[in-house]
Amino acid sequence: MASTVIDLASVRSICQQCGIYNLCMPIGLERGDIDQLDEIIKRRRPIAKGEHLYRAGEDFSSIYALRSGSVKTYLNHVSGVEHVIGFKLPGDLLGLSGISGSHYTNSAIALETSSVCEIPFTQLEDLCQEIHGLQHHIMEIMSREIQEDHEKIAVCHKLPAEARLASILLTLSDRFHHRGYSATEFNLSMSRSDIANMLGLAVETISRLFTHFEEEGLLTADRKHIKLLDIKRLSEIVQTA
Amino acid sequence: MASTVIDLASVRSICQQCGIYNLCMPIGLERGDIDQLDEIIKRRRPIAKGEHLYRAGEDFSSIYALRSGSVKTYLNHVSGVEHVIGFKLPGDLLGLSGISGSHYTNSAIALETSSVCEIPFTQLEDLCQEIHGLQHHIMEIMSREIQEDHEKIAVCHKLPAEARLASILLTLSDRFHHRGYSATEFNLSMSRSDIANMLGLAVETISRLFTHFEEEGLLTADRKHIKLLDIKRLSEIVQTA
DNA sequence: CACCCGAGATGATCTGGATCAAAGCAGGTA
DNA sequence: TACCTGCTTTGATCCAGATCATCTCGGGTG
Repeated sequence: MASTVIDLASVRSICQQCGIYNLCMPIGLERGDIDQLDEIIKRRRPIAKGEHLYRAGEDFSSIYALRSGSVKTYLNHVSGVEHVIGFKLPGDLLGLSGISGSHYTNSAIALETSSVCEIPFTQLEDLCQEIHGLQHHIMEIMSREIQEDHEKIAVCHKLPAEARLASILLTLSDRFHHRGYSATEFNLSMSRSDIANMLGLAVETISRLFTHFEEEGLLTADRKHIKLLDIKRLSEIVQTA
Repeated sequence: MASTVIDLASVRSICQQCGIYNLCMPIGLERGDIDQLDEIIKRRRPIAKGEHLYRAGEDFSSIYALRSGSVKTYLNHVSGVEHVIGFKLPGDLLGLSGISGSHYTNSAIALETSSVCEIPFTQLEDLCQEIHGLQHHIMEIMSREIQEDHEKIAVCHKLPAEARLASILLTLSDRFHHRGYSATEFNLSMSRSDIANMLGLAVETISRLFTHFEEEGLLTADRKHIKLLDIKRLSEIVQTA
């Protein structure tokens, strides 16, 4: 291969060229502002499947923006049991719950090869004082996380198993769609038992439900590959529950 | 009654005299800064039991700091069923999940006569740009809310009924203690069915568990009045679950 | 290619907590 | 004072989903 000629201008503002930039920082930043943001962000080497991004208890100093891949966050109960909190997709921010105590309060593990941007939090905070709108943006993101968590609490409180699975599938569908992927056809990077754990159900129940949903013509599930065939009926399951 | 002579200096900085000031704004603000904060805060008339502070879907413009009393937050499922998200005590901030969408995403109803400080959010944001530390403080509060929500998700996922009730009682105990009240003796402002809903259980189960806990000598429960007799054993129930 | 191993599916059985049904109780009110 | 009315407790029964036990399958490995 011929040696690459590096165009300095194009090296700048990696953020601006990032496909998911509009997801993690969807604000009208001026060119100069983006450069400032760019400067504090550290790009990390790819994270292999099964590798931890951070673990509960470790010192908090940065939040992470997921660029590609997917990550599972979980809490460790005293008994050693793992409680899955959620699945993060490109554009999502990780580690926000660590701000208050100076330690990460959950653990994040890659479900597949993933890449992240590390954002040193103190520097980000300083930048928030300079760049108009950035402060608001971060608060919005945190607000949305709170909102999503509330919905999770509601789902796992009272909904029957069927509705819980339908609900998580529809949520994922939405999130993929929002990222420009198909809303009806996608690959699950998480295992059945991660899904079960996240929903407070047994793996066997999830397995049976997938079979059941297939029989009903609601979807096809070949290993990790999911096709949603009847989104309308799936939402009805969630709503009438 | 004799007409009251108003001392102007004492009217200023109500925040500083507020008993829970250190809970909602536990930062070293200078006298002038507190005055600024004071100026944007609107004191509301007391909210009667059963009255809504805000409802899901209403326009978001302010967050609220609970000064006294207690408030229940909940989501309305499409089916009309109510999902209790949490109980707020003096010093807690309400409405944070509304920041992102410009609408409140949950509803807040007073469980007893309560009072709140209304904080117009846009003004608060502006102040965050002026007062060093305020921005960080708000982010810390939001971070803590995320963290608490994660714990709620974990609790209602897998823990058996016993552990869930023990867990909420211990959490309340902690929170009362943190506010300077007894950790072992307190009044529940919420009904049994609110507790049940919040924990994803049936009222009958809660009722039976209280009886069971009393028989075991873990606590006494006379109507709303609770005395925790054996906190150590209660935590064991949570941990060994 | 044969082997292995962990994820997933399926079947049989068990059980924690829901649901249904009633009765007890406290606080408000006429 | 007696009577509601809504909360709480208690008891009897039922069932959704857990648990236990196999079995299958696909993907990696020597």
